[in-house]
Amino acid sequence: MLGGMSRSPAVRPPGGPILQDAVTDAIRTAFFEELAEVGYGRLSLEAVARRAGSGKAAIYRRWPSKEAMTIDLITQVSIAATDTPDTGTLRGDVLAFLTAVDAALRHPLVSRILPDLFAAGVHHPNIAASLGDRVGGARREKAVNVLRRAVERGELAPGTDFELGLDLLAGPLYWSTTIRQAPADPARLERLADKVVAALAA
Amino acid sequence: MLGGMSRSPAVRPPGGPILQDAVTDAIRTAFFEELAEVGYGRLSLEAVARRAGSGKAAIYRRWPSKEAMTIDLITQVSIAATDTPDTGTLRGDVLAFLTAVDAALRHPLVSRILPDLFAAGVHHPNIAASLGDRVGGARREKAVNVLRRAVERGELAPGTDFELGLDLLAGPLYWSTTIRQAPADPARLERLADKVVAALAA
DNA sequence: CTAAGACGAGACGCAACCGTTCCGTCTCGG
DNA sequence: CCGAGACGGAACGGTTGCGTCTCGTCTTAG
Repeated sequence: MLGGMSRSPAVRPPGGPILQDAVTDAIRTAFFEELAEVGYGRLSLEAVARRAGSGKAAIYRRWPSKEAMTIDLITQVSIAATDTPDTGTLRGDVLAFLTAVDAALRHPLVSRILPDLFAAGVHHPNIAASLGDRVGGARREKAVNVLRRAVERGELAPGTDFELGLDLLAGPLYWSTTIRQAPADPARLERLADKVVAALAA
Repeated sequence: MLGGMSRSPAVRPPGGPILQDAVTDAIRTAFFEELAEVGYGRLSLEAVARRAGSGKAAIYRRWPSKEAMTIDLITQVSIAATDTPDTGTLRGDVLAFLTAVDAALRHPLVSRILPDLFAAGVHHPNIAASLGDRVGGARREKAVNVLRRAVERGELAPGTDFELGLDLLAGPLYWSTTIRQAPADPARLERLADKVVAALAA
């Protein structure tokens, strides 16, 4: 009844990252669930431990602070990002990108957590940096590839402003889905793709 | 040294809204400054009172809870929203709208507070509703007018999807300014206006 | 002049959470 | 088989915020 189930005292390299471990998994899951429920500002490590069915010490043994824990965990999770394939046309690529982003934003935990992380970034520069590098960076690279391929195909002018293009790719969907809380159906994504392509070409 | 400076025991109609009052002003200012510093989740009425140089009772005499206070104050503030004039062309109207939104987002307090309020809306439906009705509603009406006028001029097709148009008007600028933390200069707003017009027309 | 009432200040008891430190249990590597 | 070490659980003292309440002060309406 007491004690854990799979304790491997030296599973991970000392000082190195924690990757696989039943306790760590439970803590990570509890962390994100708790984050979705109360937000970053009100997140307490006590509640995370309670939800994970662990002791607080198990958390402090892994991370020195709430902020470090947050940065580490969102980094781990956001590494997973599917690549957007080359569909042969700008519109196809745009639609694929929008569909992938939409799928990510549809995840109930993601849609609740993202606004909170952005807000936390305002008050905690390290979180903002981690979000920009890891989460944004991955998505950003896919989007840049979409634009770069279009330039190579001749669908976009060589001097195209990528930064502005990225805002047009990400902004409307994030706004409607997460801020306006209006999920986008496939038909809407199609129409949005049409309009984004027109904007990119302008 | 003790006591207040302008106490009007019955300045306001009993049970009615509080509008003008030196103490109320100080509390409101302190509330937004505190909100910008620590975010909604960590906002404490104790800190607000401290910053306002008032007692906690002065706050509780006005609002029953933190949430009610937040809703009341953001409603008051967001009522102020400049109208976007009819410039005669869709592009002119779009640019005027984007410029107005950009000016609002440039305000140091607004840019720090908005992400937090959106995040708070995830966990507090009443705040989300208030944000949607009051803040969004005002801006939204201006934007709808821009699109409506364009349809009347014949610049946009009669069946234009206003909802999608609003996402294109608001999304990219909010994304770049508030999430990406990249302020937009006038030239960028011009180019964004070109692209938004192209998207709307598509 | 007086009485009413809002004011700043701050103490109250209560609850939550912090980060640390024990405890006794359990599971491994050697 | 035994020692090292992670585990859940619980308690620690300290801090912070809650919402209420009571002071003595100051202003204003009547």
